[in-house]
Amino acid sequence: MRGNLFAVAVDLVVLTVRSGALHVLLVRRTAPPFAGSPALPGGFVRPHEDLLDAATRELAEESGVPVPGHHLEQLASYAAPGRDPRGRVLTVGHLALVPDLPLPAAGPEAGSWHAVAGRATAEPLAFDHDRILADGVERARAKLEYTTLAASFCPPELTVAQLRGVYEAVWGRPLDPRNFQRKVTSTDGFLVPTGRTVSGARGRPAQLFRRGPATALHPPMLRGES
Amino acid sequence: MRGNLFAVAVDLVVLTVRSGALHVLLVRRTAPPFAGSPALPGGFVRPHEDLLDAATRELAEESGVPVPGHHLEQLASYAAPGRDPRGRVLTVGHLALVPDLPLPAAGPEAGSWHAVAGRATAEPLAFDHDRILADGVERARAKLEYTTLAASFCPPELTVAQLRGVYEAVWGRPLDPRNFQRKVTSTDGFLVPTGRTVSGARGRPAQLFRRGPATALHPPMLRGES
DNA sequence: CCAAAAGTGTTCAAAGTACACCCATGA
DNA sequence: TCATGGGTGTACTTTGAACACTTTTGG
Repeated sequence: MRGNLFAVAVDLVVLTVRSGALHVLLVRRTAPPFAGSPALPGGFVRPHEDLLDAATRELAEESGVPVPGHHLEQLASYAAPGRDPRGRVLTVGHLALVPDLPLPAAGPEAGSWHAVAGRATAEPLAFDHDRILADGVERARAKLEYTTLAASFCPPELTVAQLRGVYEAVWGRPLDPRNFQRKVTSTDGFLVPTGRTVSGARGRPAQLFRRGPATALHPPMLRGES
Repeated sequence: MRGNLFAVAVDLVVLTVRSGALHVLLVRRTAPPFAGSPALPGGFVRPHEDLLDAATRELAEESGVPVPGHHLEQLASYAAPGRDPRGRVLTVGHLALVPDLPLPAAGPEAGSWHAVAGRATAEPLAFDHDRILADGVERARAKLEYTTLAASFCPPELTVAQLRGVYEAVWGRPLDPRNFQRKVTSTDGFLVPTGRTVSGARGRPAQLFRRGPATALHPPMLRGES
């Protein structure tokens, strides 16, 4: 073995869609370094813990998100020398996609939702978290194309319009409601009808669906040029 | 900071195409643990080194691959408790795609090429390297679809047939030579003609191309059902 | 009745598939 | 000249894009 050891942390890019826009869960740091700065939620990996377990634990602690209905995957690792002034710290970024749930107790260390769109002009995040956030958003955008993960942003029962809202928020571009409807309802195993409908503010009531067993999208959902 | 520290390594999934089949570079371990087992090349990250720098260094040491003409990217991190009997070791898997170069000096620690196809029935790799290899191969297969990375498996000057051989080897499926030709030559920036031709064993001489500046493939190369 | 959202049908263009066919070389 | 692989042309099919149109609600 060698003497050059690292502390290992997990950081979370927790994304949701609320009010038609993509939001990320941020906490405010209370201790140095970067005290007072916004940051991605995260923490150190415990002695006998695997990476995904650590990320799951942090997700539950920070956002109150229990197990079902969310998606969590590893993103990438970041270990540039000097990224943490305390010493050599490697962090494994993770990406979580969750429905727009109310956050738990708004204590001083609680997280809150921030629109992703205006991040460029907002207060920079601690460490290299801006980079991790950018990678997470990019990954989410790409995965909507060829997976059914968009449904992870929605509650267990959802309408086609809600799902379309997710795509439009994440991609920042309007989609044709007619073609979108046909696409998702004709993709086998994406949405399964419940038989019930729900009345929105105005207009014809929409069918309620549950998420189907499909995870991949063949053919993919397209977002035009990019 | 915390007391639970990790050793951090990089491991390399170095892939090439030779004799029409996908091959991976493996070394044989000489020291415990897993002495005598085949393993992915890799090593510990040095005190002031970033992850990609460590992977680049290991790639140069193990395969003699100098800088240009290869592709190297981070794959994922693996840190399951107990994956290394010596203690807590996190490894960051990397994926390298290289042309079929002759390997350097075949010393006792030198690497050698092994066909990926028969790995399931072959001697298992050390640690969790079978899993890392599987992830690397899967990533390579996926990336050929929507990037121009297949050219990374070829020498700087290449023919359309060579490039097609890469796709067929990685995907394990024949492609129509006529449609493939049209697809790659009509994708802007994928291949740029040199004007020269090369005479193969038999048949009409093929045009020589160089890699173009394009990195993405719109629309993607399709591999049918999967 | 009217506005608005859900959902269907139809037309057109772009891209993949299949394959007939010609070209240029070595044996 | 023939076999072989390189390269082009073309018909057919599938899929996405655009949009007219019908359905069903609330005001």
